[in-house]
Amino acid sequence: MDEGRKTYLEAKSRVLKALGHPTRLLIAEELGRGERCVCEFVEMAGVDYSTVSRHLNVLKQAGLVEDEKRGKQVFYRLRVPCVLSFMECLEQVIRTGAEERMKMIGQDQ
Amino acid sequence: MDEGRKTYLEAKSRVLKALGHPTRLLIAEELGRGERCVCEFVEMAGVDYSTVSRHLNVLKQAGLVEDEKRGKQVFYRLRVPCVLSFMECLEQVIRTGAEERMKMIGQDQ
DNA sequence: CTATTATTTGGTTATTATGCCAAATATACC
DNA sequence: GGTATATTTGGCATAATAACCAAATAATAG
Repeated sequence: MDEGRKTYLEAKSRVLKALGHPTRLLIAEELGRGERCVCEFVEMAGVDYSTVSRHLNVLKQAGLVEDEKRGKQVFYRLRVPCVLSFMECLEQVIRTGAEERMKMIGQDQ
Repeated sequence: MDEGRKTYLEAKSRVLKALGHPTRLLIAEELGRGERCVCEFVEMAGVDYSTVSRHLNVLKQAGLVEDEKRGKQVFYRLRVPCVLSFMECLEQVIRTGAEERMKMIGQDQ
């Protein structure tokens, strides 16, 4: 495999990995509806401020969100809205997987 | 947050997480062109058979691939091709991130 | 049945991720 | 300046990942 492809795979998988956590995916989905401050995620996700702050940093490092400080609060925004278009496909993966499991049960074994 | 959404976020993030590794993303991209046997990934990715096998299992558990044994070999296939449609968006995330970094350099700071 | 090839699994180790608490920082308000 | 609020960072404990080697399993060929 050439070096260029390797680097590219690393960059792309880094973005996917950033979205590959329930709390971070929740954050991304919420940001799809508009900007939010950190405190809103703390409430929604039910985890510590410090934890949310670190999740937001992972998303930021991956290039998915940007932040802006206004007054005492920091507001986050989705930087590349197309990531929300993944959802439909993810649902399909999950649905297909569930059907498969049903079939497995149907066939004894 | 209601229990249903939580479960759903977990399921969706599990799929993204499965794709969030360079070797597994390579595998997914290759499978986009057609079925492949394990040995092909071993060669392409330059890692151990055991490592590839475990990566394939992660993809399988996530519902992304299916396998079929034929003779001595095991062939893997993409089960839900839409995941390849992520790539364009991922590239956009990376590109936008790179531009941003260029701007940061432009502005002293 | 034995040897060979392809793949998976068990076991170990090193690295990374996650979450909390406490402390540091930044901003606004009085 | 002093206090309160919002967020980030340092430190730590625990859990999850990733890679390798060696051994187990499965299938074919001889």
